[in-house]
Amino acid sequence: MTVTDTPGATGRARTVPKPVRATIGRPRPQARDQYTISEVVAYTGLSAHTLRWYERIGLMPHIDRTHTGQRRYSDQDLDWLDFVAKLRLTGMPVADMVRYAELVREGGHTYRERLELLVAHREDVRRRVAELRDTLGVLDFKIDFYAGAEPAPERH
Amino acid sequence: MTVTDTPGATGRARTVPKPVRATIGRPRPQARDQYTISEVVAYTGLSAHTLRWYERIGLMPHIDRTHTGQRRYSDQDLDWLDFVAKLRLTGMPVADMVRYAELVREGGHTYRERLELLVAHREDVRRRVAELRDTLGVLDFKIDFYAGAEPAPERH
DNA sequence: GGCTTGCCTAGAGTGCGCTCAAGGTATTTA
DNA sequence: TAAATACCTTGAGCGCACTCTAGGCAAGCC
Repeated sequence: MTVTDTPGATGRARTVPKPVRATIGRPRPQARDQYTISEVVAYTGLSAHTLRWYERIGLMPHIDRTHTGQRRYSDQDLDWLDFVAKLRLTGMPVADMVRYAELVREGGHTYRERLELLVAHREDVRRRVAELRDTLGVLDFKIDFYAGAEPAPERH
Repeated sequence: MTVTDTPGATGRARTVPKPVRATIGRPRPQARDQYTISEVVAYTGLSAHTLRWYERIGLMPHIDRTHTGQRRYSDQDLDWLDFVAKLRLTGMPVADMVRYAELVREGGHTYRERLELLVAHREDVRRRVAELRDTLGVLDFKIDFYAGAEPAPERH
């Protein structure tokens, strides 16, 4: 994943995020810098619908097109999708990612704001990790109880 | 929080959970075992709408009523709400919590299934924690980059 | 030429987890 | 007695993040 991002709407919400696909994973065909949407689907695990939607809402930078209008994703685009996947995984709202993408498109003078956004998000993630670890304790306790107090493990 | 739960419907989904309220917190008025809905709102931070909705979908056990039909929550009910809050915090889908509540209502012979449900959820949470920690690395990396490569921290 | 495949667009629909609206009753307070 | 307050119910609505539908074009293959 490069550090120099590539992308391009905004908003905000609040509830617990549901688990998203584990992560990217599949190997990149081999840097041809010209991937069709279905190759990107295979690589990212996202649906073509979702990829087009990401573009519509401004979460992606401009994507190249063939003369007949088909999308051709570049390696940089895949890098960006990798990063987006990470952010999603940590439960960042799509609107925030879009905001970040906008900042990237706006250029160098937005470094500070991007930094702030990432730092705030990192805090968020850290808090979340702490909460989860905390709750794991409660789960352990309950589980121990059930494992012990059970009418006898094999009793039906 | 007691270990002997109290609650009761069912379903399933899959995406990343959004952050939910930090946690219960506010002190329990003092065990009167007869709390009005607005007291429970103050205690849990949930809205009255949500509390009634939880009941409708079978996430709560039977809640006592006054002769005029107003709800009166017991300490046990609050304990259950504490536990539910924990589960929500860890992103357990409402449908799963409802399933768990059903099992509790069904009685002792469901211990095994409850145990399995909790164990599976714990695995889920552990996986999620691992993913988050992982992604924190990526965030740290990006943040270090921005903090360093910035056109100079005070440059505008 | 006809069929298949892979892609395109605009816009509607879905599932989850609430949240709100409308209309009503009982108790307390002025 | 009138008004305010706190609660009730049923059912519709909302925001988010997708996901699907319908209709269409272009290139490849027999």
